[in-house]
Amino acid sequence: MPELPEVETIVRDLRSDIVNEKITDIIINYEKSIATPAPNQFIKLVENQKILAITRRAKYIVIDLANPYYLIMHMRMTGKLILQPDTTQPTKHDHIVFQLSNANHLLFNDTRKFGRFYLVKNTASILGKLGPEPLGDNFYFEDFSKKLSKTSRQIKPLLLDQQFVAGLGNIYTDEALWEAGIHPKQPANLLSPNKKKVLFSAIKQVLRKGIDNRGTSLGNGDGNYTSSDNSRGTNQKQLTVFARNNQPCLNCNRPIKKIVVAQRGTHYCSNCQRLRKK
DNA sequence: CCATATGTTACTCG
DNA sequence: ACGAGTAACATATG
Repeated sequence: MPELPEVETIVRDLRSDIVNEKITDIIINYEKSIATPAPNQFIKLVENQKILAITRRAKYIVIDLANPYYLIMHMRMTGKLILQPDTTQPTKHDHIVFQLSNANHLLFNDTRKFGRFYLVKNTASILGKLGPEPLGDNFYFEDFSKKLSKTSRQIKPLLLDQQFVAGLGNIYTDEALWEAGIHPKQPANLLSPNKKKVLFSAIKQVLRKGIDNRGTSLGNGDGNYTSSDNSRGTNQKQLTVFARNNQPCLNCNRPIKKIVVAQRGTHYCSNCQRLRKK
């Protein structure tokens, strides 16, 4: 569920509340949420550690502990990190509870149980293969353009590939492709130089907008995104194609179509986003 | 019962 | 090796 803007929102919000606090106790209700190491080792190594920093890489949250370890987590589809007073009762899908020294709980809540924690000394063991941060200093058009030219893969699954660019998910990929006027099944190597340039900018634009709007919160169910204070973002109100099937394209007024590409629901305008063949 | 869901990975086939 | 397609993980909702 959370893509780059949602994870960024959570990290920014949590930073002021958890940095310099100590993790005084850990409760594990669902052991599979801990990918590594074994749960008893995990508890031993995290307990009584001070939190030095919290940062984001792609869709991962990285918490630097005072010992040599990093607590890395990925929320996958429905994972949430919720900070609340430790007097609040944990609820159904709260799988991990971190008691903090400031009388708060940091709860890992995950309806579908896909989210994972990794406690490692070397962050590269988890983050090493990720592509560039699209809002970072190392996202260069020259590299992006070259990599696009080297593959015939469909552009949508390519943008979803975290080794190509890190942080895009289903929502922001559809949004970026509409913004750039590119068909989701467009073979990457057949993109014109101009389209590559427009796409490069569109990726950054839709992600920045998502962050400015504190993320996209779809639907009302339990698994939908909220930030760490349980509040919703507002980006869903400004989506151009995602979840807008049959509604008019904001550019040409024709109905937005929904198809399946690489097993993912894909929203686009068949008039504004044409396939280009060489 | 069936399809779908903001993510990722392993596997198959051509 | 590459790329497309499929299933799997686990739960909820329409």
